[in-house]
Amino acid sequence: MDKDSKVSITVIRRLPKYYRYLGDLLKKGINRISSQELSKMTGFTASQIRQDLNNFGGFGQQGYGYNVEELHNQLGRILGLDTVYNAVIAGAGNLGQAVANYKGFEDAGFKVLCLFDKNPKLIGLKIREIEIRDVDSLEEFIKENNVEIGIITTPKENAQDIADTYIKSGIKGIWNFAPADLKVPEDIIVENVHLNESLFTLSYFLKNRSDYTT
Amino acid sequence: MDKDSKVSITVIRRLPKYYRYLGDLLKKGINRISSQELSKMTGFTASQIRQDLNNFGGFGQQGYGYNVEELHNQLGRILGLDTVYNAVIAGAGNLGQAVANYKGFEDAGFKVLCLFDKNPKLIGLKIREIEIRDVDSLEEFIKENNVEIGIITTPKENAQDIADTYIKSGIKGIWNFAPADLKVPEDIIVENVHLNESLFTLSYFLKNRSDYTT
DNA sequence: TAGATTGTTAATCGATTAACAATC
DNA sequence: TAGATTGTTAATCGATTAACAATC
Repeated sequence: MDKDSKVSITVIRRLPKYYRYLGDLLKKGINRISSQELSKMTGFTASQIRQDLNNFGGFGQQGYGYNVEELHNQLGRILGLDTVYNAVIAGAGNLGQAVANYKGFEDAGFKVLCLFDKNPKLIGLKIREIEIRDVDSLEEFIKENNVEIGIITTPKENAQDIADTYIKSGIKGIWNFAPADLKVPEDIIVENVHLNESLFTLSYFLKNRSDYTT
Repeated sequence: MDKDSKVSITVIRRLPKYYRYLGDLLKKGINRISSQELSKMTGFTASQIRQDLNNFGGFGQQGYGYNVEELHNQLGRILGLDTVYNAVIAGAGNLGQAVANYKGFEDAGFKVLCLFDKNPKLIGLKIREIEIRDVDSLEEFIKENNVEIGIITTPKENAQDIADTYIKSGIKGIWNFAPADLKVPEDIIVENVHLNESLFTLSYFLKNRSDYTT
């Protein structure tokens, strides 16, 4: 395993892509793949793929390549997709509701137990099976239900407050959709989805398109 | 300007963060900032900030630092936030509706004209002011309304088809939320928001937390 | 065995950081 | 002028690519 090594974030962020392509191959019934073929599919070099995978162990076999199912399983294990965590969402507006409906949670082993909002019009409603409750009961709920993941889909202004409540309540990881940089203790994992930054990047390349295509 | 240079993607992706913090400073009425102060706010080193900015020109002044308003304006210009583009959204489900409601479009100079879906139950509805139409009319709409940005919030299975329609209709950039790697000609800009990859990364760090905190 | 492909070391490339002369 | 801070070059660090011996 990776007891001693600190694998770099750039490697980690490529793993989900490997995992996804291997899942596709698995569905197609293909049970063997070489780094060269994976290279064609993912756009990463074969050398990089072998380097990446060898951070976690030698999953391949010389002269053969990789067994698709085994590598898929190993990556799932490495990514922690086999571990189930309880999650809650703070902010039950459009984005919060969309996230609550997001099918991908199951694949990652996350279970959304409840949404929270301060808008009385929303409190009491259900998104699929998931209830929207008053944000005042957030802390209590987290403590009582063994919640380890907090999702933030509130406006920017409330994001840090919610994060503080999460941390105080014992949450371990935050999936943050608010366009803010949260201040958290260093043992708290924060993963940001900054839509504005993504959109601005798109805008940049549109404006400067000719610089790159000429 | 940056006529000759190809600024690296890692630099570009830091610009929105600078822009955001400068916007905050502007609101607070602060009109002068040094790279060292920006370093404290953003977490990037002062050296890196100066390097980044100097890819686009010398916006600072020795002994003084940077004028907040001017730098904010310059970054806005560099990011193309002053240019207005028309956009459409394909896929009017939860995510599509959330994206349609997303306030950040205005900041980036994007205007969402219409949503498209194939579900008859959705066609005809309005999200705020934005109508949902039949996806069959997508190509025609794009050509008639000078649409340059296509957003994809459909399921994975339909993403490539929509992308193909977009490209055929003359769209220049795609903001893709589907967990798929789109195949597009090289003059088309694609910016991905891969929620599954973000979630898997969060999962990884949760599982391997102790490796990093000890 | 011969061919294929990994795992891994070494070489290269690019990005970050350090340092400091230029200059406001 | 003296102090501050940039713009920019040089040094360092880390990530990617190339190469090839190991081995299935």
